[in-house]
Amino acid sequence: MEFPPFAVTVDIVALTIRDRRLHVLIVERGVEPYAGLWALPGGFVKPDEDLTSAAVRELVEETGIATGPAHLEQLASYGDPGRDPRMRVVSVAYLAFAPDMADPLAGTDAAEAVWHPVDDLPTLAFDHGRILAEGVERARAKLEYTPLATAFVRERFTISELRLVYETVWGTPLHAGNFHRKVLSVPGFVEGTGETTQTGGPRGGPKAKLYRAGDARLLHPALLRPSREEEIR
Amino acid sequence: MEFPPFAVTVDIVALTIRDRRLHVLIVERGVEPYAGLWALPGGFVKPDEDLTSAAVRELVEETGIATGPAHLEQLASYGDPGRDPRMRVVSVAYLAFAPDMADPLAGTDAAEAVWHPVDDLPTLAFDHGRILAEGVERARAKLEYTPLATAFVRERFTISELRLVYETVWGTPLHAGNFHRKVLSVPGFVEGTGETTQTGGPRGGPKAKLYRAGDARLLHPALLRPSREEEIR
DNA sequence: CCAATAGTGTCTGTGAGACATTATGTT
DNA sequence: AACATAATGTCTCACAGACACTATTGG
Repeated sequence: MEFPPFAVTVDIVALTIRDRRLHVLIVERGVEPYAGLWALPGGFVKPDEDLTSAAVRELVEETGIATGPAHLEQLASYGDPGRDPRMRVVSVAYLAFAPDMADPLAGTDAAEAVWHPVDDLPTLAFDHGRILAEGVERARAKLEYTPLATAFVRERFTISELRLVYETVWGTPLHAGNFHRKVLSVPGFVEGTGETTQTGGPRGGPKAKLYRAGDARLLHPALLRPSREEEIR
Repeated sequence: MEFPPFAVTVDIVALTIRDRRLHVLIVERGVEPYAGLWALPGGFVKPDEDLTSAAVRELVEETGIATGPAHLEQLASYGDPGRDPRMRVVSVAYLAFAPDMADPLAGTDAAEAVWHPVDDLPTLAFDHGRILAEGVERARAKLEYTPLATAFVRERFTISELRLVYETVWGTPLHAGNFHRKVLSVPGFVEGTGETTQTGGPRGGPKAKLYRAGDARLLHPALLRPSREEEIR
């Protein structure tokens, strides 16, 4: 049977939090098209590879990230004719969350790989700007009703560290006291470890209790973002 | 440049409500593989066609549905090796909502096309059972925070008809009085037309006011499903 | 001592849900 | 007359958000 041949790629929107800012992993392209421009990490899916495996492989290959991301999910697919000047390509985009970790290394096909603040990006190759925007919006929404904020912090974390995740991804300051009470009131969101930090904060304050992620898959009740009138109509 | 060639298809989960039950559009396959089995409508994307256009075209071609669906959005992509015995295929699934309308017609490649209740389905070809399940779950979630329930009803509708959409998709009876007050309290969900139905209900009751969809894109506050303890952990 | 932070207490407004009630229609 | 439905009213509980307050740490 005949069919029109497509190239299938995966592109990954990998997010982390550094210095109180949301960062995305981008690579400097080493090959045409768009050589020298920045882009999301990604590449062709191999003939016998499932899509998720391809996303993990490309993330490792292109950026030298040692451990996999804490969370990886499919975002959406992009297949407009002409989005790649070489050929007809359908790209399956993935969204990854990772705790802050060492700088990535450039790998095959990539001249360089860096974590870059999302609010101060260069122009990205292909339609990667749009893919990133949709990834960030998905991340914002997911923090509301899932415990995925814990994918941005280390295995043990304080409530303040968790609050920083929300504040950074949402771009909104949150009330510390109310956030604290709220997080502890959601069943299965976090569970105490009985331990505390070794010292207080860098500028004072008592030692904080340490928590780890609980067993909830959905937050109920959800942590809703402060209302966004603009987005409603 | 060389790349592994893939076939790219679209498959559509088209939902409507008939006889107080959620129905999905399925076609009897006329060609191999799985000839004679039921499947979601869909087919190959053409070389110069964007993905959404392909979904609309296949929906029309395979089922003879005259007017397009009231809502169409991308659902997810499925590309496991071996999901199609013929070749390596990535399928981009779409989710469509339509008001109840005339029976579909079989088209090219499809021996027959019918609306079938989702809770009483035959085995579907490929991985279409899984795709359908994810489509239904997406529809359920979207009813909570978007006004998409209006995509299942005609242009003018009563609050009771809208309630029936929620009850049918969610599979839960809702309190008529509370639902009524809630819908009218959400800004931009529905707007009154000043008209009423010509007669009361088939078994009595006063004439109902007619509404049309408002201009809200998000419902705030949302209409939350009755709590689902099972899904939380 | 002072500033910053962790954590808790209190109050208020909003909204969801249970339930009741009134009015209006059909059989 | 009996019953179903539309639409509104009332009450209670849960919860989000504003704010106050205490305790504990670092500088």
